Amino acid sequence: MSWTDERVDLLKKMWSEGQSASQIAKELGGVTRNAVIGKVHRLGLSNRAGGAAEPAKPEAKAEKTEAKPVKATAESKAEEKPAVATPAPAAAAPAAAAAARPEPTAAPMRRAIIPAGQPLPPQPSANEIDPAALAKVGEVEKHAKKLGLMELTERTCKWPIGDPATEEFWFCGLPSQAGKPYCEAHVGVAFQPMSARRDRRR
DNA sequence: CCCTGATTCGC
DNA sequence: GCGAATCAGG
Repeated sequence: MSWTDERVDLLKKMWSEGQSASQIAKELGGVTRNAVIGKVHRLGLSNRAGGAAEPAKPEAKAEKTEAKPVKATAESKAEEKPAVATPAPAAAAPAAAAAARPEPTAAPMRRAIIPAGQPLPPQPSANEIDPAALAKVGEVEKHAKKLGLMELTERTCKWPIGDPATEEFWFCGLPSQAGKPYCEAHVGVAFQPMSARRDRRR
């Protein structure tokens, strides 16, 4: 694959939106995150300046790589051009409210998960799932990693917890394995075996 | 261990 | 210019 204008545009767009290099790489396809990062640097937009987030960051990094028992890299290389600038007033993405740390005081008691009109996520009615599984979820959610939307990956549980309309909203975030979208506990309530939902009298 | 971006350097 | 390998960190 080569860096066509379209691909570069998408790269720029996603990068400015705060997408990670790996996410961009997946989206583009045919390239690795390294390729993306490499390109990002060559384009001189390593600084995710979308508007004016980070004021100054003049690379105060000196060669920390010296006298290392590593290979034979540490070698002259002079400094690089501090010429970056002109990050264009690109879209200053609304940047989806990422992590909003709810105060630790939040509900001392285990609160049932009552979503407020969630379109996508599966939220089975509490009355038709295995009580044991529910209890397990309640337990697990106590130490949910409370990830923000941007922090979810293919290996994190994407079970939503709380009300999206408030600060008290996050995703479980515990490790999800085997390609499933949820952690073990949430898989338990998300996918019910037929036997469990059979014969539940109203 | 999972992930992140940063840098180097042979191609 | 490209990107794998590597580095450095969370």
